[in-house]
Amino acid sequence: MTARKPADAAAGTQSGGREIPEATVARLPEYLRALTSLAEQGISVCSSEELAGAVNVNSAKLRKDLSYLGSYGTRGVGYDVDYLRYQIAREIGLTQDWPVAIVGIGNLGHALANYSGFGTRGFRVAALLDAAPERCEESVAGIPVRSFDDLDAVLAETPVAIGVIATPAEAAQGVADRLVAAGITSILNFAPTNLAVPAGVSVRKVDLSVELQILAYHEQRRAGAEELRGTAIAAAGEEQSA
Amino acid sequence: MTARKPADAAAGTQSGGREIPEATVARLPEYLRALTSLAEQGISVCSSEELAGAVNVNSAKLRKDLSYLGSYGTRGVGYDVDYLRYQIAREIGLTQDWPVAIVGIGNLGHALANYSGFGTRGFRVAALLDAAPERCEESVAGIPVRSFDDLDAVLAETPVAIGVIATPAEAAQGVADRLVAAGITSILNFAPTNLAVPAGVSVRKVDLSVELQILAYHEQRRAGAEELRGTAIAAAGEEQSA
DNA sequence: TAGATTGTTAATCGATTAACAATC
DNA sequence: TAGATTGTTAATCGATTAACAATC
Repeated sequence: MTARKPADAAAGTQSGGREIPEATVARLPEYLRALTSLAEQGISVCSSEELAGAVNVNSAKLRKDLSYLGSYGTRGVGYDVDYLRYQIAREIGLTQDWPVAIVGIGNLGHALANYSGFGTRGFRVAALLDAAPERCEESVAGIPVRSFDDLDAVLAETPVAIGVIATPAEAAQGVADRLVAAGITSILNFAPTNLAVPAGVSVRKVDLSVELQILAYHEQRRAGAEELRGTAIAAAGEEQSA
Repeated sequence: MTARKPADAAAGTQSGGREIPEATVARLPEYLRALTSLAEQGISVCSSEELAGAVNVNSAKLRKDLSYLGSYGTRGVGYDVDYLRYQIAREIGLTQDWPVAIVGIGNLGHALANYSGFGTRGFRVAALLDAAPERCEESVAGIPVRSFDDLDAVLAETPVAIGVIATPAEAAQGVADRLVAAGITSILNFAPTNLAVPAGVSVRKVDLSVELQILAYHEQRRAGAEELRGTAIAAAGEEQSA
């Protein structure tokens, strides 16, 4: 290992030190879910093979992923489910509660506000905002719908860590700009737009239509391949050379 | 290039031939969207640099992605927006309409059924299904909600290419099994479960809570780094050796 | 012809995975 | 001690990107 800079040394065993690859970060929540499920089944110890099976990944990949967090397993035995669960939750930051604001209380925003899985682990809907709150119900899931114009006032009352954009595509960039200006550095975007944000702001995008298009591509491909198998058989007689 | 097998030769210029990397497939819908936006602005030709800028990717990556489809640009000039748009749409399979069935008409299923972006390009909500349709509104977005028990009857009336699962997590695997048994080979899963499906069935997953957890990880990391900058400065005096 | 931009090559980077030494 | 399983190394694979020859 090369010489550490003071910042790295200070990071030590607590969170914040090692760089965890993005691909690994994206899988940690899956491991967490699987561990929770195991714990609910009363299973207290599991091997990398078992856990990997539950998440449908290669067990070597799982062990490598976990190795970025530290050495939380026992050779010859496996992982203590509760302990590993806590370590992953700590690494992701789920030992605290993250307040979320949803912007755009249309069909989707409504569904998101009512989504129970939200509170389940580490997240809490802290505010609902809409450009035209008078067109919405007054409150959804017990949370009042406020005007997006009052963003700063709302954030002064209730701190918010993550902004969820559930507006039409046209409004999304403007909303993002205002969220960023208000100091929010994490955005989950459901609108089909590529948001431009300054460095230091994280954006994740969920895009229904992209997912459907990817499925359509593979579906078409399968249909095409089926057709071709027929053609290939028919052509086999005429075409001799490979 | 090595000798082609008959199936490859038959594929020729029509869809179905070349293997397109997954990472590229996932970006094609983004390019398509950007091209549509350019077309709406009345722009008829664009360079890889311009298109890449609109999608926020490296222009070399864009050109490499497009090269998997064929040679649809003109050196020294750029790409014809409408022509490239058509070629990508054809490659993805959006020159036809894909009928979609939504299973689980709760808050989310409701929002999905009403989602206008659905029809916009290549997709059409063909059926709505719920385990307890009597608890739902009779129809949503003009489409009747049918009992999931009648799956086979519904599919006999209306062909469906893609199944969307918007049920609670506990029900998702059972629904997937029945969809697969009914011959559906593409599934978009909104339930927080890893579905087990036979080979030859495509599953994509959209998981709100995973996305939030990834954001939380980075958010926490930023907060930690900020704290550490303070610590590092404080420690700088004591710590002399690197 | 001179300028512009594609399509492709080759270098680089990051992610996956098999294999195994370390160790419970 | 013998068996099991982790944590890590090193090989492999796929994706990204800079650079440039081909060519409009």
